[in-house]
Amino acid sequence: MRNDSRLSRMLHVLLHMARHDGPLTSEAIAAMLRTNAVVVRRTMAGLRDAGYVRSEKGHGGGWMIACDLEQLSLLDVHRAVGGPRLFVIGNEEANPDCAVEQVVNEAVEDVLSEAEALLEKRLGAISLAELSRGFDARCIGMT
Amino acid sequence: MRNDSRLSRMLHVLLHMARHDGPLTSEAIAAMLRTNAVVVRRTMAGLRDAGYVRSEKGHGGGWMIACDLEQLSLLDVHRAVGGPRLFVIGNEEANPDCAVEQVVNEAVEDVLSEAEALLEKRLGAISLAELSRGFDARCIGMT
DNA sequence: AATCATGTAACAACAAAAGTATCATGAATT
DNA sequence: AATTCATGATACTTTTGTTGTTACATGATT
Repeated sequence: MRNDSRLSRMLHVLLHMARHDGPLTSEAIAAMLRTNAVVVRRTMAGLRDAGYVRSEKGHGGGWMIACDLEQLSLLDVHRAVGGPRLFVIGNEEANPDCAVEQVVNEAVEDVLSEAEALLEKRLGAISLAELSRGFDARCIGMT
Repeated sequence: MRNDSRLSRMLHVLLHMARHDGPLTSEAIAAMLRTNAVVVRRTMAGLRDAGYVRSEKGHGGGWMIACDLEQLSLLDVHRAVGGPRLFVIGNEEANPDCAVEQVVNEAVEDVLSEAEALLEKRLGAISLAELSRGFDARCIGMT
């Protein structure tokens, strides 16, 4: 499988939306992401259901931010796009009979759990607003 | 894709081999893992190339441990089976033109890198011998 | 009424591990 | 020497989930 880039893509879109006045259409967003408008709608649907963005049909419609970006973390976005799976590696069987396999599974799970906890902690500590400020800082540095 | 269970499976096999006198055939190992002998040979090939196990053809042949399990870490096994990919999530494009995307990618990569470092540190700190002792301890606890 | 935009459904493309069948190669037994 | 057992290697198919694509329905604006 390819990388699950939904988190990355949605962060990209949200930052663009934050700097854009008025709604953005799925087509416009698709162009930014170099993909298809249906992929955009499918992925953004999670953000909409979570209340982070709003969508409007018809003329002048499109996608708008519907929350405070100071309060929206990368973890929120990750969860909203339905990406609970983080690791490629894992155990073959969840509840093995073999005692050796049980010991192995526990060891692997312990390590993965710790890494997952760190990942969620870090993703939860960064807000979209901070990312946006990071962009500003970079732009100033480039002048 | 399903979980990459090569690390988990190889740990399982190595612990069994450590408690078994003489070589184990691919068929016997496949039975343990509830899979196919070809899958076993394919996966164990990495361990063989790294020098962690040895294989012999013909009558009385099979797989044997060829290293000190005190010196063999879970990270060594992970690398030997060719499992460098850890995370499902990631960025869509490695070197984007868009400055917004660059900021997003850096943020996501930072978090993933940190989690990866932790994971490798933890996997590197556990030896197969320790796992084996963990199994012993569990068995004693069950009597 | 026409147009624009989202919403939804259905299916193909793609990637990577896992499963399977087949045959070659080499070692031990007879 | 022939047979048997075991690995080595190759070439598929299957599976699982994201992504890409087409098609059509729904609703809002002009």
